[in-house]
Amino acid sequence: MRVRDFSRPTTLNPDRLFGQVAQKLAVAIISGDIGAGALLPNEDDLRADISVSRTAYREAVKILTAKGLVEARPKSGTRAAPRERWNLLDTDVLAWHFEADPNEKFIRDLFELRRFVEPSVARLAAQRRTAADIARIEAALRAMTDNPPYSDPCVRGDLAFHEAIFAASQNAPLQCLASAVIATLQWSLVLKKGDDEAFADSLPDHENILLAIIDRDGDLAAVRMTGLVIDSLNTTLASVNVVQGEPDKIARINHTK
Amino acid sequence: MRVRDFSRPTTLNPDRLFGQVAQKLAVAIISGDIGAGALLPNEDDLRADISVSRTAYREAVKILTAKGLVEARPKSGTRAAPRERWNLLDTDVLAWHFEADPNEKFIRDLFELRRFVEPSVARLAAQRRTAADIARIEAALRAMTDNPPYSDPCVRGDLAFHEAIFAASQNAPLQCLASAVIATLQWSLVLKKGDDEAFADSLPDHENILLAIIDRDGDLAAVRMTGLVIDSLNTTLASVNVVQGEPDKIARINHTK
DNA sequence: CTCCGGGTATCGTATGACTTTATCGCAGAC
DNA sequence: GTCTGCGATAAAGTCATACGATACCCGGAG
Repeated sequence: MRVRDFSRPTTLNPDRLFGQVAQKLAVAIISGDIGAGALLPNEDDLRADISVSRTAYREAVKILTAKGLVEARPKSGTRAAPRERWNLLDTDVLAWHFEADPNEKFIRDLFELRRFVEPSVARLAAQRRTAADIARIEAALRAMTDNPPYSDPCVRGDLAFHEAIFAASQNAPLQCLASAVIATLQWSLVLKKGDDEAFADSLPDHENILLAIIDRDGDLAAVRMTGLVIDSLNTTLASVNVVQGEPDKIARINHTK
Repeated sequence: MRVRDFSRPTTLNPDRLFGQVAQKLAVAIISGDIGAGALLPNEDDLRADISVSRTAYREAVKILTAKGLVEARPKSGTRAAPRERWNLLDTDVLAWHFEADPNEKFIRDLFELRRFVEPSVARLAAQRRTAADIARIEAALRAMTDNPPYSDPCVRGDLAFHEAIFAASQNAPLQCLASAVIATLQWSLVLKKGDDEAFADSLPDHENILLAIIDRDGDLAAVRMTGLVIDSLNTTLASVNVVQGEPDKIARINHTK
């Protein structure tokens, strides 16, 4: 999956060697291949999987440590951490999740998060938005309407639309949730791809949210955002169920260049 | 500040050398001493501040990279990242924040997050709680009532109360927000310390939330949680304003062993 | 003044040795 | 037979060094 392309630039460079190692280990952990047991011994991994120096390996482990995926203890070894320790809202962890384990429960949970957070954010945005915020949201919306559904610029616009609303909320900690929402959105757009009707239905919803924000009507913006999220969840789940009947398509989704 | 003691175990070991370096750099960045410019050159830091090998330094940088605090670009240098790139919901980043820059705006933002998230979480908890969840919440509440206000076990109980409600929500991504809420709570408890009246007032609120969850009354739990958060914000801000009039007390808070 | 090319600084990677720490097991004492 | 404690041991942590790659700076040539 190269969905990541659309998201905000991830801090950890996938070109570099340690980034690749980190990703490989992360996916192995998240997918359950490693599951809370001791990691492959340093030496073994070095020699067996791919020839990589201890330096690169250790830096990869440090990254995973920082994101809560592993716990390194001096004598007992470096073990995969239990899931409740993962930093599930981290952009990279989410991206790795989607490469490893796109199960329905996780998507439901993420949508639940969206359903709780995004309406409140929309309310704040309506109360605090500046002219610049409006312009940014409008530009994103135009990108959605002026391009074919599910085309790259259109998807980019959809993501930018939601991100711009987060930005307009003027709340830094809240904005950190934008990356989680965007990751959810990306995934759902990949799943829904081809359902042009669902996309067309969502366009006026987006527009109406913008209008409410322009009017500084926080309550209305929140209500409309709630509707949008719920609709999105429903169409996404419908697509998931369709996809789950076609393992071929799942494979295609997971390995799209 | 050693507030961290009460929170869930941070993944990055502060005993280790790289952990100390990471913390030192992080605080320097968050406090604004470094502010989006190039980091101190590798060599300089190595020799000047404290004798530390390149390995430890690099691993510290990797941790900060993983948390979005710095961006290392192949040849142009390692720079402090702009604030919107920071992972503000990360437990460590929050802890570092409170050591570096306890400004009122940030506290307001975090309480805003609580105000949006915790009621929804309480609603979910009421709908999904198991008997074990109830027992856990009750135990936490008992720790609050059976110990003197603001004593360690009492504070621990307060944090555990909120964390247990998150756990009862059965939503993994949502539970990641618990650490942010707990960090906020810790900070506000430190600020409010001594205001026994505020504490006494909050006890029945906590109890009523538990009752609503026991009754599986989601709406009521949400409403009561909203009230609790708002009250907590008000008393905290009152304390902040008192403290801000006494720079001496601020210093004491920041350097409490 | 502009453009080009080489030097330099800095990150990334590799390697080997030594230190620290915590676990486990064995030996000795009660 | 059980408990205690000390040492062997294994793994992570730290250090020093070296080399490669490349973006950036600066100086010289046109």
